Amino acid sequence: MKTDQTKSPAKRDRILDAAEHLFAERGFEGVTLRQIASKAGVDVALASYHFGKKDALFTAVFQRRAGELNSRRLAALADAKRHAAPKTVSVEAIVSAFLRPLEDVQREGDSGWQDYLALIAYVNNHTYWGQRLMSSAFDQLVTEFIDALKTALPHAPDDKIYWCYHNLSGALTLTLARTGRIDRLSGGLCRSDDYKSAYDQMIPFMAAGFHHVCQPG
Amino acid sequence: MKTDQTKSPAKRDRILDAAEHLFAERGFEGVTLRQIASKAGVDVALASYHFGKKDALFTAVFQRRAGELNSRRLAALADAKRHAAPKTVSVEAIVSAFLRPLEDVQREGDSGWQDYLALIAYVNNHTYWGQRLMSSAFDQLVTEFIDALKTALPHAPDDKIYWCYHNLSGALTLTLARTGRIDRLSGGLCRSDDYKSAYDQMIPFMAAGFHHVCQPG
DNA sequence: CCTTATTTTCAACGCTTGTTGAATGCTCAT
DNA sequence: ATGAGCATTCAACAAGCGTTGAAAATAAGG
Repeated sequence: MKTDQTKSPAKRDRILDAAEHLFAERGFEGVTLRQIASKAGVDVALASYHFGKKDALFTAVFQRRAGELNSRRLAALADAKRHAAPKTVSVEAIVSAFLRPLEDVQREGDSGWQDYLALIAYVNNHTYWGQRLMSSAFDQLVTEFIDALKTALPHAPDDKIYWCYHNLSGALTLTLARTGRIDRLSGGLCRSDDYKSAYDQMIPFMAAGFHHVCQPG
Repeated sequence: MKTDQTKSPAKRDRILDAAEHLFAERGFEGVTLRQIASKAGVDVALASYHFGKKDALFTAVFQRRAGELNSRRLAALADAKRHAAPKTVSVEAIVSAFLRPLEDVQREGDSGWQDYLALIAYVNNHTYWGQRLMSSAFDQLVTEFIDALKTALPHAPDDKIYWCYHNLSGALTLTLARTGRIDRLSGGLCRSDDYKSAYDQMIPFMAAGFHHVCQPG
């Protein structure tokens, strides 16, 4: 039988979906293989058969959607550059290209994307093993965006660019985690799952921060 | 014997310290009571004797330093208000009062505070059970700061204030987590444990974001 | 010093965990 | 239709988990 994924009788994918949801909600050690198998409607041993150790299953979940996400964000950045040409692309357009593809995949309804983005938040907040995953999946993309930011802010020293990106990344991570905290603090006025509002204000907020911190003089 | 904490022969506190460090590094389910007891140089059963269930130990760790942290931040806010009087306190001063006490406790050298702040980051990124802890420990304080922000930005609608605070909270959370990601992305130019630099640029960055998003018209 | 109360250890429990090897079911080319 | 190869289940394992009750050590009070 062929080893490509078009054939696999969907159980393998159901395991990935179930793992994606549970890992995002409760973390790596907070979920058992039996819970994943149960949610997928599958025997426990099947997860080990397809993915080997538990770590490998987690890695497979994490990398499954990374490629498509990177493609979308790169395309958005390329669009922004083309649209701005021959002028250089603005900070706001770069930030928008970084964030809007996330909103897009969420709006497409597939709840797997919601889980996946929450999983990114989970991984990004972890020390070393989390950073290994983050780097392998996203460093190349992030470097491209940071290069674009350096071009858009030619007077800014590099360390300021990185710290500003750090702020952007942190705010985004908390958004992706959908913790419900803003719901409680605001008494229901704002909702964690209202992505549109989150990005609508995050983009100008971050652009203003970049400009203010990186302004010359 | 009295039940107040002045007496306890230090083993109870060593358990809290060890738990603080390990929970912050690996999360609730990522740590076993045996690892905590081993790090504290104590028998496993002692943790259960002092704190009951594992959840209760976690809660005890989380709430141990919350009071002092809140006091320091409230004092900083009161200082800022007094210093600005009779004018209203600026957004930048409010953000500074929110962040600088964190820098202070970290600089005092006690590595327990480093662990504790990383633990806050861990809890803040978790859904419901994490939010119950966050609310019980910090909602009152955060509400005070948000009220101050509303006063400083009288033209801003409340939802914009909350979303801006969400950005601030997210960036701060990633800073407290000290993931090492900015180190790698910047090739060592920026360091996760360089709190001073983090806050030095975060404060003006956030103030600019608040003003830009909340400006009238 | 004896008694009492608290702290700490010891030993063990019942249960769940990740993982594995053998057994069964299924698909499909020949 | 038969046999090979992959997918799936079954049953079980050794190890580690949180928790507990009873024993031992320590501290306090009279």
